[in-house]
Amino acid sequence: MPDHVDLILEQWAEQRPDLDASPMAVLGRLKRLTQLADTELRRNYASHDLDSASFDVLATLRRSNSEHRLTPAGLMRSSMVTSGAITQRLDRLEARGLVSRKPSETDGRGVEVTLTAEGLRLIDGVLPTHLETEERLLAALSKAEREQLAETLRTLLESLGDRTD
Amino acid sequence: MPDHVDLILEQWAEQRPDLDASPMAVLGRLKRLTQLADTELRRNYASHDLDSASFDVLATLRRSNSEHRLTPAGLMRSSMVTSGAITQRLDRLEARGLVSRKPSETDGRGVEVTLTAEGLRLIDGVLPTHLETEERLLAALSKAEREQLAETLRTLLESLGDRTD
DNA sequence: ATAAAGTACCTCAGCGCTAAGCAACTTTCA
DNA sequence: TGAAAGTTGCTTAGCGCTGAGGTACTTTAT
Repeated sequence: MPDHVDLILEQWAEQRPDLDASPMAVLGRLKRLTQLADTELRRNYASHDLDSASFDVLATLRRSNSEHRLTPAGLMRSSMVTSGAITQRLDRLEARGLVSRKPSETDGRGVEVTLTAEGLRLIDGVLPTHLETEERLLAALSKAEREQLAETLRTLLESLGDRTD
Repeated sequence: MPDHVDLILEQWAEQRPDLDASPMAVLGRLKRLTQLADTELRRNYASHDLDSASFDVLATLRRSNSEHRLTPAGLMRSSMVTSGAITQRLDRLEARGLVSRKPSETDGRGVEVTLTAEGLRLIDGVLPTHLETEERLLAALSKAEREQLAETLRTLLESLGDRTD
C-alpha cells in the first residue's frame, strides 16, 4: 500500500528519471514521521499548559540527577538549540516558578538551574501520559521491530558523529 | 557503543525506574536524526541562496507535473504547514522571480502557482547536490538495511493515517 | 604576573511559522 | 432557487528560534 513518500518517489521517477531519488524513501519518511509524532506529543503537552520547549527543559532536569540541577550549557548540549534559545526558555520557566536560577559558587560565569517543587510536580504529572502517547505512536511495531529500528537509527546517528562526550 | 539516547535512557532508569521509557529509544533517535539531517541539508540549500521552506516549495512544483504547476492548497497538503505559511513562502519566491501566481480560470477563488524559467534552473541546480548529501547521510547503511528501514517507517506512517488521498 | 585565548550566559534584531479570522467563491441540498 | 456549509487563499498578531554580538569571568601560555 503506497504512502505519501511513495507518491513523491513516483513523481521524481516521472519528471527526473535521471536522478536516483532513493535516499528520500528513508529521509522523507523520517521527517514526516517526526513531524506527525511531534504534533501528537504537543497535544499532551498542551493539556498540561506546556509546549515542546518547556517539556524538553523540565524533562532534562528531571532525569539528569537527583538534585534536578544543571547548567544552561548542559541543557544546551542536550537540546540541540542555541544558547539564546536556552536563556529564553529559562526566562519563561523561571517566570512561571517551574525552575530557579542561582549563580554557581565555583565559577563566576556559571549559573545553576534547578527544578522547583512545582516544576517537579508538573513534569512528573506529564511523564506518564507522554510515555503512553509515545507507546501508542509505536503500537504498529512489535518489540523486536522496535529494537531493530532503534539499532539501525543508532548506527546512523553514530556515523554522523552524534556522541555523548 | 552508547549514543546520546542511550545516556538518556540510563538517566531515566536511574531517576524514574518505575517508568518504561523504552519508546524513547526509537522516538528520541528519530527526532535527533531528523534534526542532524536538516542541519546538513540546510548547508546545501544555503550555498544556493535557499532555505528549507523555499526548497520544499520549488521541489514540490518541480516534481508535480511537466508544467510545474500547482495550487497553494496542493502545496499545503504536500508540505504539512498551514495556509498562512504557504502564502508567505509564495510571496517570497514570487518576489525573487522564482515562481509566478495567476488566477485559476475555472475557479474564481483559486490560484495557480508555476515555476518560472529561473525557478526551474535553480531547483535543477540544487537537486544533484541535495541527493548527494542525502546519500552521504545514509552511507552507513547497506542497500538492504535502507530498504528495511524504509519499510518499517512506512508501516509506522500508515498506522498513523498518513495517506496519499 | 600578565596578556591572550577560551568559556558561560545573556541580549536583541530579524525571520518564519502558527492560529485565528476574513472575504470571495463554489457546492450541496432542501 | 436560495440558504447553508464548505473551500480557497490571504492577513495579521504573537511567538520561539537563530545568529551575531556583548560582557564577565576563567584558563592557558609565556
